[in-house]
Amino acid sequence: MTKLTDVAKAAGVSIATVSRVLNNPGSVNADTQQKVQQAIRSLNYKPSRVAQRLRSKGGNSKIIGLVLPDIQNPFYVDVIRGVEEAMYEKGYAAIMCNFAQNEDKERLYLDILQSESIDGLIVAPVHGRDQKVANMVLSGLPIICIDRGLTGVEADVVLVDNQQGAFDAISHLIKLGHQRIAYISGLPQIPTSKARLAGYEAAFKEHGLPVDETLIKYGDSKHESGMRLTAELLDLPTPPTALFTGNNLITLGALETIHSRGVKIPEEIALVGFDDMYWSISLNPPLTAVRQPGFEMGQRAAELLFQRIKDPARPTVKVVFDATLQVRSSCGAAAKNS
Amino acid sequence: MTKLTDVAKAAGVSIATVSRVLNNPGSVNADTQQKVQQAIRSLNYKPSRVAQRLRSKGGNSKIIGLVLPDIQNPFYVDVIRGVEEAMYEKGYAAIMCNFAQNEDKERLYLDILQSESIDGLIVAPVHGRDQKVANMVLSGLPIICIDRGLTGVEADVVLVDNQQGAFDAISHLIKLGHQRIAYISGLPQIPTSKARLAGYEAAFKEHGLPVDETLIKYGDSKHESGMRLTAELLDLPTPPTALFTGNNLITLGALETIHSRGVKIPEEIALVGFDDMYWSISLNPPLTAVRQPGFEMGQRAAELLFQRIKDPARPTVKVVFDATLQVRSSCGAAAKNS
DNA sequence: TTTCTGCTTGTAAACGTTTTCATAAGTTCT
DNA sequence: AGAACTTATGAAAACGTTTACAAGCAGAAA
Repeated sequence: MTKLTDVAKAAGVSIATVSRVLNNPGSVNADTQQKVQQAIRSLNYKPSRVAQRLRSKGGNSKIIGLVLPDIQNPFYVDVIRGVEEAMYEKGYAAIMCNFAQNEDKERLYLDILQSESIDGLIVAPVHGRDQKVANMVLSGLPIICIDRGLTGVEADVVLVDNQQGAFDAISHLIKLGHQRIAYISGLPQIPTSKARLAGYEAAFKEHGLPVDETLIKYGDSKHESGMRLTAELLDLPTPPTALFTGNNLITLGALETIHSRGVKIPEEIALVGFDDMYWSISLNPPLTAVRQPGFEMGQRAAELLFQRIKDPARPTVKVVFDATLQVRSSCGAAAKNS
Repeated sequence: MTKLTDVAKAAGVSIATVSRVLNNPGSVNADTQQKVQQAIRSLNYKPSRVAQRLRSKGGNSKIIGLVLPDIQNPFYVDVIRGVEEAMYEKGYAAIMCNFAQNEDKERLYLDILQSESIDGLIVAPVHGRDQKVANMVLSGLPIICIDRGLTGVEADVVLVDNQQGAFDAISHLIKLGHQRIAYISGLPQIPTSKARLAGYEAAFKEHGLPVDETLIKYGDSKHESGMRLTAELLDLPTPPTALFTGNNLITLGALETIHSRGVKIPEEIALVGFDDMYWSISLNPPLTAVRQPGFEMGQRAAELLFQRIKDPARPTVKVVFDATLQVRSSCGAAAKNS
């Protein structure tokens, strides 16, 4: 790798001058600048980000961390794409860490990121009282929480109105005449799970209906638990007439179990999922789902992070996107839009 | 951040000794070691990976690059998970770069990775003659190609027998009586697209049937092109009776177009896709697809990379996984397995 | 006692940058 | 012509590690 001294030698100047041409071009004579630029080009010099990062702590090493719970969940893939697009435009790189809903793994990755001296972090904390993340916020590292907030510490956060999304979904089912509506939750300690449960309960209350606790199941936010818990629900003496699934992967697991038993959707059981996917329409049947704008959320998180890196003192903000119900045929009310 | 000097001061030794405790514990006296370990723990010292990387070039900075064409494609998500699991076990971190089939973006990311002094790289090159990647291989950086090989340069590669997979898929359709079988290819310059086309043609040849060029369409490996090209095929005076889609996203696009026109699968058109997804069974109808073991491929690539980092002189290997046809009902021969 | 050997430990250089400080060479002003 | 600025550049320190080398000190061999 060519380095600063090589360029300096080729241009007949000192390394300080070369560095200045790179970082503060105004401060160097036009002729010298020419020579240096020339040398840089002809040697194809690229500064070492590692050395840059070691030397100048804070905010200009152009690398950030992105720590997410489950890369297999298409929602987070959208988030990644959103973040990544914004990063790319600014020449930033992201160290991507998928902690698979595992707190130990999250901690390890956060340690690594810290010791990589990242400029900032976008993270969906493993749960609301994530001490490690809270400490990092307190230590002054620019951090944006996405999808899940943090209790007890001031931090920027980008999320969706989960309660309202669930409320809309359940209300829709109730209006279609359903009363026995089951809910398969993701990991109960995750803030989104709680908010969605709250929306579920609020919808029942709003319509003067009682909540049947036996119809609420708690899983681990993954495909397998969707399969297993759906089976448990179908095995009840009086199975539910409708099912609300707490995320993407649970929905797909539920579909698999329902199909394997030959149960008809929506005739025998209606289905509404949290998290829409661009191919939800190609499922059997086309899935009614609550849509979170993952891509936009990712972009927004990245922008907020850039802001905070530039101005660490800016007051924290909370960006709440709407969750919108996409009605398709899996809950009976076939609609013709996508 | 606490640093080596802090620990050294606390333990009453020099920084060199602390460093030795960390990297070469055998070489230091047991008592001293105790003291140092103690100090490290009580100060919660974590070495700066940046400084480590700057100082000791090559092979022990525990960070690698992972450069993939399209994170929206679930196959690559499986690859990521496989790589990531293997990395995690060894305390490595990965800088994830999604170049979205865009050569400029790939180049930018490769530049960044180089200037981050990564230990190694796992990459699915944008095409077979990717000069940038080839140069990096030549420069001695440990590199494993995944999913796509590199022509003209010796490099480790992990992929699937794409030709055989396509051959099996088409043979299956031919045996079911289809003759007008369309193929929607991904980007034609990608090696996998070529291999799959070769398998398609080989199957026709094997069965003594002619290839109808008008039934072969080339897209960009994304959802939208699947939609558009399927529409073109359905608009033909004599539409195909079967469709073979060149990847995941094309398949989903094809499904969307087919459903939007109310065309029946498999009665009016049979469908076989390249790339299986764990939720293929929940599609409408359950999708017959060629399965690539993405997770295993990712794991294997990571292992090969570790090997190469340890022993840069090891001869290059080519690992070829089987592509297996998962028969479900989208091509007519309903089968009861998953 | 002297010399040698082996074991521990410390000193200092190096990795490739950025940045402070000093300096040299012009300018401008009196 | 000398003082006071301004502008352009270089020398050197610093970032936090690893590691080559030197050195101290014990015990063993002579």
